[in-house]
This record gives sequence, structure tokens and C-alpha cells, in this order.
Amino acid sequence: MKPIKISEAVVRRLPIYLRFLNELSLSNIQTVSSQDLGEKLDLNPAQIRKDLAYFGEFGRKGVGYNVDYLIEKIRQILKLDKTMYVALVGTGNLGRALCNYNTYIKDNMKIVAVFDADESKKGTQINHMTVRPMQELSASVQQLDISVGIITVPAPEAQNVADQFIAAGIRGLLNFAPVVLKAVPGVRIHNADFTAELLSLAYYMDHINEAKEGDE
Amino acid sequence: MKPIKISEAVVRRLPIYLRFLNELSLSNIQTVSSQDLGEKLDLNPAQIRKDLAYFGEFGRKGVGYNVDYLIEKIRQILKLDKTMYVALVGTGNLGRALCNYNTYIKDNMKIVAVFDADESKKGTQINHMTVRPMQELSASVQQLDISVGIITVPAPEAQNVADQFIAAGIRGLLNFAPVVLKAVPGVRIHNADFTAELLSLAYYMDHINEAKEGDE
DNA sequence: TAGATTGTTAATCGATTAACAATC
DNA sequence: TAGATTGTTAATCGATTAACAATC
Repeated sequence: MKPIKISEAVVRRLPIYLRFLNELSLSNIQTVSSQDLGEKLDLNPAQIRKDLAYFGEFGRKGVGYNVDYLIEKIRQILKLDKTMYVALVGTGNLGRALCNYNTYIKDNMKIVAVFDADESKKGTQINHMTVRPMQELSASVQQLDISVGIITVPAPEAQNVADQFIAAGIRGLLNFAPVVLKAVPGVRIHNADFTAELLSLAYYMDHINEAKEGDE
Repeated sequence: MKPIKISEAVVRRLPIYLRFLNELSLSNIQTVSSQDLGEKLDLNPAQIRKDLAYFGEFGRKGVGYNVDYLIEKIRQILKLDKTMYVALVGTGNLGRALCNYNTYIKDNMKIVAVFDADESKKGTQINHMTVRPMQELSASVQQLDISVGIITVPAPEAQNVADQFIAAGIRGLLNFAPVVLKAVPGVRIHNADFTAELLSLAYYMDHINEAKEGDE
């Protein structure tokens, strides 16, 4: 309907809003203003209003936003009103950690299949799921209606895994491996690149030339 | 010396450059052009040249950049020419996964102390480190010259842990908990928020109204 | 010399913020 | 009615890209 292009920056903030609204809802808070949200989320209130206004008129002037209504709306926007099925490849420490997060990701994204290239892992249980061999990837993606893949394999294997996901018809990938995957049309790739996040943190360490209070 | 403010976007790309340059170096490739880099990293070559030019003239016209020299320079810029010590709090699956990444983070960032609020975890070994109780956090940060803290505790505890880190004099925090931490001057906070990354991925799933090839 | 590629300026594009009329 | 807060326009700010002279 609306042909307006929504910027990535806007979409990236929606889950942040959603998360905090969920907290408010649990505390039985029914109304929230862009002012309140801005303070808690360290964002400009005007930006929050503008972000939301791209998708509709969700607030009431002089009043604010109804928390539960806004939750519902943001979930619709993100297409999390129906469950989205996810597959994960790579059952190292990180992969297992993410599988157990399933509890947390109650936001209608559900890891339903886990894979590992290592044959010896086959049949192992992780959070009530049986680890499958890579040969089953394509069939599982189709059968289980999986649209998103999570990649938690070592860097050198990541592109290969991505290629297999893409061949299987995946729609989106969340890549934890520290490599830049080749982009392909029709497949959205997000990176969860904490090594880069950590290294860039170093840059800011001494630029703050603040008072050293200790010479002990 | 140079009073030019470097944007966050630029700093965030530096580790990406560094990572790929390290790969090139391992393959004994000695020279690289912004063109090459742009193709492999899916970035505009002009942007790469501009990013690097903020910090000096590292390339040679008509030739390109010397890989090892550029690595050295980027490491200097990020202040990774000397080892930076890191503490981690929260020894769940994710925390343990990150500790074992130490091998990978050979980029002069080193996790040297691990903490957990759960007293029963005290004394456990993770990647040759002994898990310490939270009471020791402040002393350890001082004694071990720790400047960066990693937070891998459940969301409700994250702010408390951040406060303790800040009180101990930490300079930077990498937060994996899905909450927005209160900003304080002099402490840089980066978020490694993969739940947000995953949820925002959902948004893009059906906007691509591509041909559905299957009606089986 | 001819070809390649940088460093940098100018042009474009996009995102954030301020301001305010509309209205609850 | 007075106070509060949205939705939205306009102004500002910042980041990306194109273009090209300089030069290896």
C-alpha cells in the first residue's frame, strides 16, 4: 500500500522499542509517551515518534501510546505475529548458547532445527533438539518451513554454510562468523559481529583524556 | 594533533578492514587496492579510501596499499598495538563461548578474568581461568589493568553488573544482555544485541515479493 | 609514456532533530 | 479551558558517493 521506503536504521530500532514495551506491559503500565521511551532508551523522542509514524498513527495526542496496542502493532510490522522458524548450523559453545536462548526469544522466532558438519555430533541433544547432519539441511528447511538461518560455525566454513542455506531457499541469515558473506538478491543477511564490536571499543579507550585519579 | 572528529561509522569499519587484511597477509598477498577491498567487503572503494585518509596517507597512488603496513597502522589507530585486558561477567553458555574465543581474539584483546554472581560457580575453570566471585571484581580490575568489561548475564542483572564495572573504573563495556544500559560519561558502551538483530531480520522476510516457485 | 590508483573536494543522499499546529 | 503530547514539516546535521587532479 504505502510505497515509502523505510530505512534500516528505523527497522533496527523497532525491536528495541518492542523489548522495552514488553517490560512495561509486564509491569502493568498501560500508557507511555515518546518522552518516557526516549529517556529509557537513550533516544530522541522526536525520532521515536517519527519512526512509529512511518507505519501508522499509533498514539493519541495529549496522551501518548497505549503500551499493549503498540506492542501488537510493532509485532505486526516486524511480522512476528506468526511464528517464524529458524535453523542453526554449528553446535559449538556459541551455537549451544543460542539454542538455549530459545526461552528468551519468545517473540515468535523459534529455533526448530540444529545442524553440525561434524558427524560425531549427530544425534546429540541440545535443548530438546536432535543435532542433524548437514545433508538433511535442505530437506529440513523445506519441511519445517524454515525461513531464517543462524550461522555459528568457524569463519572459514561460514560462506559454505551460507551457500547451502541459500540453495535450500532460506530468506534471511544471521551470521556470527567474523567474515563478510557474499550478498545475494532475495536473501537478507544480518551480522552479529561481536569481535568487530569489541575491537572498535578499543579505539575509544584513551581518546577520553580524562583525569587519572589514582597514582597509587 | 588532528582535531577532526572521526565518526562512529568509520571506526566501526576499521576492524572489518583489519580482519580481511589479516587474511590477505596470511596468504602472502602484499598489496591491495581500495577496489579489491570494496569488492570483498561489499563497500564502496571511495568510502574505504576516505576512511583510511582520516588517519594518514597509507597508500601509494597507482599502486594501492601495502597489506602489512596497513595492518600495522589500523592496529595503532585502534590502540591494539599493546594488549588490552578484558574481564567477563556471567559464565552461562554465552560467557563460556566467549572465553573460548580468546584463541580467535589474538588481536591483542585478552580476557584475563571471569566472574559470576553464583557462588557455586566459584573456582570452576574456564579456558584456564578460575571463575571469581563478584566481590573480587573491583580489586581485579585494578590489579590486572583491565579496561574493558564484557557483560553476559541475564537482562535483569545487566545494569547492576554495569554499575559495578563502572564503580571499579572500567573504560569500556561490551553488553550482550538485551537491555539499554544507562550511559555515563567516560565509559564507552557497545551492544552486541543479536536478539534485536534477529527480530529486525524478520521485517525483511516478506517485503521481497519475489516469485514463489513452489505450489506443491 | 600510459595505466592505475590514491587522496580529497564537491555533490548527493539520508538520517536526526527542532519546532509547532493539531488535538486529546 | 489549560496542559500534554502526538504527527509532521522544515532545518540541520552527517555520511556516502562521484569525480578528478595528483602521482606512482
